Amino acid sequence: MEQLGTHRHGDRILGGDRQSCGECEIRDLTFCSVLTAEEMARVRACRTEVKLPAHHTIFHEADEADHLFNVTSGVVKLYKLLADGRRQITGFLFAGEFLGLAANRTYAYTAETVTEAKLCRFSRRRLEKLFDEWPHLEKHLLGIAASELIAAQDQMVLLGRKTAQEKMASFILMMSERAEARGQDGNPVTLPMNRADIGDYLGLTIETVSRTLTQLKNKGVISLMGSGHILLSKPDDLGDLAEGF
Amino acid sequence: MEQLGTHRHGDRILGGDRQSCGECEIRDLTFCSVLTAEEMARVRACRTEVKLPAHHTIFHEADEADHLFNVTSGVVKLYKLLADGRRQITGFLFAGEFLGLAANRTYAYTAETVTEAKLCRFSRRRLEKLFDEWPHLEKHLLGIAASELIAAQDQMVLLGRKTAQEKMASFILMMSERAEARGQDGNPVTLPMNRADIGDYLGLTIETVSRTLTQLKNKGVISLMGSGHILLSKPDDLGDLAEGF
DNA sequence: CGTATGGTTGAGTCCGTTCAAACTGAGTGG
DNA sequence: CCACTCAGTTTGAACGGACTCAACCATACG
Repeated sequence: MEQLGTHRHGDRILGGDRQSCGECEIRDLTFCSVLTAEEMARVRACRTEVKLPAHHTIFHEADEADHLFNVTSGVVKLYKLLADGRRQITGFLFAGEFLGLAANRTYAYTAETVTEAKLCRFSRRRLEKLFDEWPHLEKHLLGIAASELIAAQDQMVLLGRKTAQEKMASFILMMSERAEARGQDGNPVTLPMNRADIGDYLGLTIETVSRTLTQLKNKGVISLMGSGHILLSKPDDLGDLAEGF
Repeated sequence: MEQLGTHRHGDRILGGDRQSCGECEIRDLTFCSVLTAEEMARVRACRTEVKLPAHHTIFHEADEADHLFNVTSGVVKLYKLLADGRRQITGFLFAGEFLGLAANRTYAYTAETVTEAKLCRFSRRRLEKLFDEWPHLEKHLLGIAASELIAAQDQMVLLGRKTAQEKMASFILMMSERAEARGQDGNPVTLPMNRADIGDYLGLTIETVSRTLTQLKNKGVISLMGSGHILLSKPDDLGDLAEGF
């Protein structure tokens, strides 16, 4: 299934290559799913595949927004910083997800790998030309942006109005649902990011994240299985906790 | 300037009419600004102008998303509720701004007027057909969505990582900047919403909003001028407070 | 084994909340 | 004109959930 006459795969750190796409296993998860074979060929021409180690910055806030990216494997986080170093993670991105949309010429946030990750990097200038030619692709992008806006509003509810326990329960459930949405196992769920990242995503400190997980464990709704794996023992109860019941 | 051979203007509460557009004073602020005269004519055909009193619900979360709207005057708020009534306002919309983008068939949030407001209501089905015909309009919409995403991320930073004072200072400055962006006076700034709305937007209680305003007043960076008018006595100091200096 | 890193647990503090009361101003009616 | 109401706002006092600071524990690694 993953072999199509070639066995090449980009393994160089920080290197780029032009192979694959035909053997892309997550094509259905990306905007490439709406492209025909001929369109794919032209998209591939403005594409470079990059492989990055964990905890590596992809771009910084205020950098020139020269590229757009698809995550093809691994996990990426987006964040903004305040002057004194306080950090808010605005999203985690998994295989198939898209990043780089910018309103101005510059990125509005920093993007950094959480795990080792592979990304398709596109020239923004060249890809935008293709958007102009293919309205169906732009329409698809608009759909993605609309979904992200809805998700952002949910996150505002979480940050502004939920308690630590509700935040944590919501987070675990969301990670579980997203894993299932991309065809992976949602229970037990894998949390590839560390406590600091979870805290900065939920508007909590490391200690509160840790304590809240212990509370949920003591309530019997989850089990901590080590190295970022969590078993949802009572998913329905976890859902109730997430919504404040 | 506002007269173009007709003196009609829709003043019926809850009523709709098909006039104007030609005399629309805020056309430059809306997506209509990218339309030609012929395109405008077709957009007008799927448009109804509605005038609503203050504190009137435009649509509810989970309603069928049959319409899209442009705010032509007044102020609108968007919010989501938790099961027990906790509320998070995700945005305030002013003249020229657009609402109704939905990922599914249903709205993801409730929209309600803050002040008396006029809106252009479009049939979603018919307007989306025009999107398909006019890629430049869809492109413009994508730009709007991208800007809103950036704004949503800023709001996440505010909700997750800022103190009450930083939240309040950021809010006043944002309201001031947005007033200027639509050609109104940014200082003194008008806050048409009440304390409860400000609190539910910033993730604070009414009391904290009130106390924080008093603190800012005592610091001498703002003056409360009554009925929602605030004078920014030291805008730069207010900016410093907003960013945590 | 020693060290480093990430995670957990504990004790005390503080910011924002909660609950309560007083104040303000606009509208209403005697 | 003033008394009254009522919603919105401000202020006060006490509380509490999450934070801060600190110590301890677990796992990985040289």
